[in-house]
Amino acid sequence: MLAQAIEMLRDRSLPMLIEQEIERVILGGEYAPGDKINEQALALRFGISRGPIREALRSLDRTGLIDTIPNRGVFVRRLTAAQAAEIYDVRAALFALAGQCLAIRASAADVERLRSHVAAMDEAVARDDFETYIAENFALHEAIVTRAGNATLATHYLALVKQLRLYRTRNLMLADSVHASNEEHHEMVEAIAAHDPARAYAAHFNHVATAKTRLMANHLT
Amino acid sequence: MLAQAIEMLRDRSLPMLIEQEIERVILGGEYAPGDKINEQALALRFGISRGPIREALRSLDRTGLIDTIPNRGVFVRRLTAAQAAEIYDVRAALFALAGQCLAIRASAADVERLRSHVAAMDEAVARDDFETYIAENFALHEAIVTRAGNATLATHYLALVKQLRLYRTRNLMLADSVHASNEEHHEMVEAIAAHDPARAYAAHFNHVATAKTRLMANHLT
DNA sequence: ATTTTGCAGATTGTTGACATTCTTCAGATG
DNA sequence: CATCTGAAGAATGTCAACAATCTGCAAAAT
Repeated sequence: MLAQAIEMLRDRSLPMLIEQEIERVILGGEYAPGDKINEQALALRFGISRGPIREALRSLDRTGLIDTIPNRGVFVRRLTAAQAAEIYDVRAALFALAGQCLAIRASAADVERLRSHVAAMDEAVARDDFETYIAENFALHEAIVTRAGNATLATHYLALVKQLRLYRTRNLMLADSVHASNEEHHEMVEAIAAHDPARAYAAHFNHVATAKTRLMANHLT
Repeated sequence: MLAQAIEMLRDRSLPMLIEQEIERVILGGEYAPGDKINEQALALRFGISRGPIREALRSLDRTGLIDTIPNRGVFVRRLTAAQAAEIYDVRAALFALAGQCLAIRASAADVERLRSHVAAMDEAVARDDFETYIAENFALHEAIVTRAGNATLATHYLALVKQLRLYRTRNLMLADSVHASNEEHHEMVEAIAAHDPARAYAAHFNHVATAKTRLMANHLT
């Protein structure tokens, strides 16, 4: 218990904590894409000096959440529809790989956990409980990518998902598309449960490709 | 011409230049994987203070070239064979996607350029000119990934290749494997020239998968 | 009226100093 | 002899001040 707390502090320096906090602020919508981020304002807000703030911003820059323009400052990254589409294509390739890997190595406990997430989403859809759906949806995707047994894959996938949150997510979850989306989840998880890599690959790829289509169609309206 | 020079300085701040330089030092082999990187030593070497150094290191940390341990310092990342294998798997998926995309949209000029790189490698193989081969090899891969029309894909792919350079590349290019490797290049480029996405996908995936096999086999000896 | 110039305030870039933590090693202790 | 203690030195973490650059606006010029 104490060892855990010590371990927490061991790999969580101030700049890392600040980075996490700034990320939360950005993805939470407090800053809008294109907004300027003021170093001094952040330093004042967190009660620290600008040094750690700047270090956190360099890291966020590499993550793709902000754009840095020398002598001008940092700005919340603004994604065009074309860029979002690009990210979806890469994400589809990585997610398909994750599904394929997991289909090979998934344990019974893994399958059970995935099924529980899908079941929770089924219930959430029936109750029109969007908040729960979104949380379980992310949990399912994260579980698949994390349990696939490739840390590099997980890192890059989650980075892409983070970037996509910069693309206006308003009205992203429509009632009917949510139902269709969870049908795809069923197919993904059953392909993994069947230990069928090719089927899992196709199901996972299709899921992201369909999500991209839905988002792009929504964008044009 | 002047505008170009100004533009160069506009998006190349000191920390960015320092980051590039530290990266060069790491990948150049001056520091070995696992080595500690001293901030003050770098500051002294470049004649600047530790602030910009630290910002550059936070960026390199996200790139995956160094490991940061709070209150202990930064170390050149040490890749295990398993980690290198993981990276190869992700790289294969991304490279296959790049080949697929390029097969669809490649111009005649693109195809000509790719063929010239392959031809240069054929000549280099005949002359046992490894240095030229390595340079042309990287140029071909970069051209494919860059011309695929997906900047996100290119960024992530190149990041993976950079990380792989941390995995001892000594004896990586064996005379016979180089010849076989360029045979695969022929198939990749011809698939792109034929505008056959499925064939290009397979050829590109196979190329990286084979490279992984070669490296892993070499590792066990 | 539009554009240009120049100044004042604000913001970013960089530095050197100080605080904290870690490493090392000599000496004490069992 | 092995282990523990702790102090000295070095390295990292943080800060506040200064320098350089940019932004915004008002005044002047065309």
